[in-house]
Amino acid sequence: MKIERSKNKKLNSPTSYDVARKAGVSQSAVSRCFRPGKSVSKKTREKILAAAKELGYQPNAIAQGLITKRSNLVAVVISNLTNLAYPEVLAELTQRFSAQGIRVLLFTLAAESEVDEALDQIWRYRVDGAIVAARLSDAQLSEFADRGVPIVLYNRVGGEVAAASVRCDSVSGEAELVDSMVAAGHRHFGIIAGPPDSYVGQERVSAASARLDKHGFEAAVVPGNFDYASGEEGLRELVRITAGKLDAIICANDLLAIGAIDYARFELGMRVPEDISIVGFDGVGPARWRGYQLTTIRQPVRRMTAAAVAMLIDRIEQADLPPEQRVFAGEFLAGSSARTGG
Amino acid sequence: MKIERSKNKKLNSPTSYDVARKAGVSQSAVSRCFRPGKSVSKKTREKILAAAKELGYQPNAIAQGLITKRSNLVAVVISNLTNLAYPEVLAELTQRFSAQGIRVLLFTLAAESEVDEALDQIWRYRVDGAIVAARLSDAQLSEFADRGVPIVLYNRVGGEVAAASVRCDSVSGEAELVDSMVAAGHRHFGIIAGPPDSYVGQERVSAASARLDKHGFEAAVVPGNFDYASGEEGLRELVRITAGKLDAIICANDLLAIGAIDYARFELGMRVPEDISIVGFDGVGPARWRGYQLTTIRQPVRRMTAAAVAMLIDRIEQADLPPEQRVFAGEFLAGSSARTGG
DNA sequence: CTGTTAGCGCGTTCAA
DNA sequence: TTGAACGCGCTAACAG
Repeated sequence: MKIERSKNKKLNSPTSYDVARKAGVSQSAVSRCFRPGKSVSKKTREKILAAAKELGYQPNAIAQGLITKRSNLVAVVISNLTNLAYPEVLAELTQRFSAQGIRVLLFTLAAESEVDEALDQIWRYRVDGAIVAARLSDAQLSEFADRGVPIVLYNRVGGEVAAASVRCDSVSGEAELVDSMVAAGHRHFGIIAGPPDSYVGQERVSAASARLDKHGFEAAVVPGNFDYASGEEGLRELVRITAGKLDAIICANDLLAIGAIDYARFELGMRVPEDISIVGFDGVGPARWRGYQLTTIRQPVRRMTAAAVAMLIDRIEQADLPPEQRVFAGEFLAGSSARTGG
Repeated sequence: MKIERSKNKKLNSPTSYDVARKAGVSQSAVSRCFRPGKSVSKKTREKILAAAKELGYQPNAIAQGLITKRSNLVAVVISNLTNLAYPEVLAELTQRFSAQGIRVLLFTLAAESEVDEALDQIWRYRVDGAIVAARLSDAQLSEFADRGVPIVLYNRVGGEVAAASVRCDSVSGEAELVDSMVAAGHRHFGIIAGPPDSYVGQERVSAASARLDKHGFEAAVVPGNFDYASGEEGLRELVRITAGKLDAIICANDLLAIGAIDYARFELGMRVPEDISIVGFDGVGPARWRGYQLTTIRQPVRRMTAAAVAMLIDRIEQADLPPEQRVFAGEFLAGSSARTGG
């Protein structure tokens, strides 16, 4: 029972009425003065701005949102921020939105099950749109459509329900990696997969498998969790189930690859890439460190985030745009963690 | 000139009136039904909830905020998200706030100069409070006080203007690192600093210098930028200005230390820690990778974020709490990138 | 417990 | 160009 309500100083934050009184004009004049493209005479504008500055007045974005039905808020939903690939994405997104006068309401999920809770809040805040890098069910996806909230998926795609999306091409990326390893003479492949609930993880693994199949090879696949530790465990497991008969490891992301490299070097006493080739995916910062020089596919994060932001804003301004899907080719980073050829 | 305004579907999102009509009750009954601790009879509650579910009604948080003066929004300002230490902090913060029914408005700064722009938006959105991991001038800090917006600094402190803050103890951390290296017999120290505008960077460097001084040693100091590349450059520069006479490097953060280790190994052909000891600060993920096993101080991120969230919420609920400063001791990770003793 | 009423701060008609 | 009046969706007295 909260008996005493705190008296919040915010209560006193100046309103457009305060400014109007001080400037000797009407409240609506103040409103127009702070709204682009509205007609106010130079003289009154000056009076108003002076009064506003003196009072430290800033238009109340909450009240604006209530009346204009534009909160200038977008939700960004990211399932696991600790994935090394996401901080850069998030920073790019917020800065790009910010440049467009849009603020980011951040939702990070510790578990995929929290997505419903996040959606609830998203509806409540009447965000203008959402960028989602988390798994969404068809029902959840259609709720966005039903509520008229534009959405752009990031490195995800819709299922039955079509949705706008931006992603990096796993198929061509993995094909490039596989081809260059095959060309270099590798014959015994292993794959360390991502977590089962990761869309890109699945896609990358199946893309790699398919490409290997095309060359007439088959790979042993072990599960992983997109982190360093499961890269180590993955390689250990692969060595076990193949009785050591391996010369090329394809990892669903860079972190797995780094874990695998370290395990190969420090536990198995192997040289990378002389004894075993290991490739990743993403092109995160550590992939380029001297100790790893990962052979990998770098996602074009800047272009992808720019596209995501542009697509979302387009859909905010014009409601019924088709669910465009933009697929970006990754950049092959040769690195030196794999022998490549071709 | 925007001639045609888009017709946003959101226009039609159901209001409490819609629910009231459908349930055959008054609008205020609906309001009470969605407000904790308000009395509604079981029967009407059921009617209302049924109607609400059918319409997909969610209370409009924007309108709620307007009237209650509680937006349930807090701003989180982070200057450089790409600093490996922050993603974890951000994820912890948002999840903890979320658990308290509070949403996070994220501001990431590409440059410290953008802080004014961020503050402008913070005022406009009438956030209930802010967590700031960026440099704030005294004027900016007092504006928070003037506007009655509680703030908690993260790994920063106020200057003349006192402010609540949570941080990791650089002094004791660096002392521990220095002492253990001195005990192991190191005599020629170098320091790779953080960027000049980083508070923790400065603090760590001066703490290390002071402790070395106490032991009768002096260190060569070179500037750095908290990233891998400047760790490499820093070590190169240190070697140059000391003519190679170095056996211990203290880095202002882990990333610098990792860059220095790689440079020592791959460019200088030195063994770490046999030929040179290198220590960092933060305890980020890669610090524990097999290839580095950094000797460092791990920030207790979970406890620090928990404290920051608790302190902010306390100050939201009770306005004029004193500007408490909580300093957390870091955990010494022995690692194996430095010879330690004592 | 319930409905009525009066705003929260602002944007936007509409006359003047 | 300006001001008066209204309403966005909701909460919080208040009377019943």
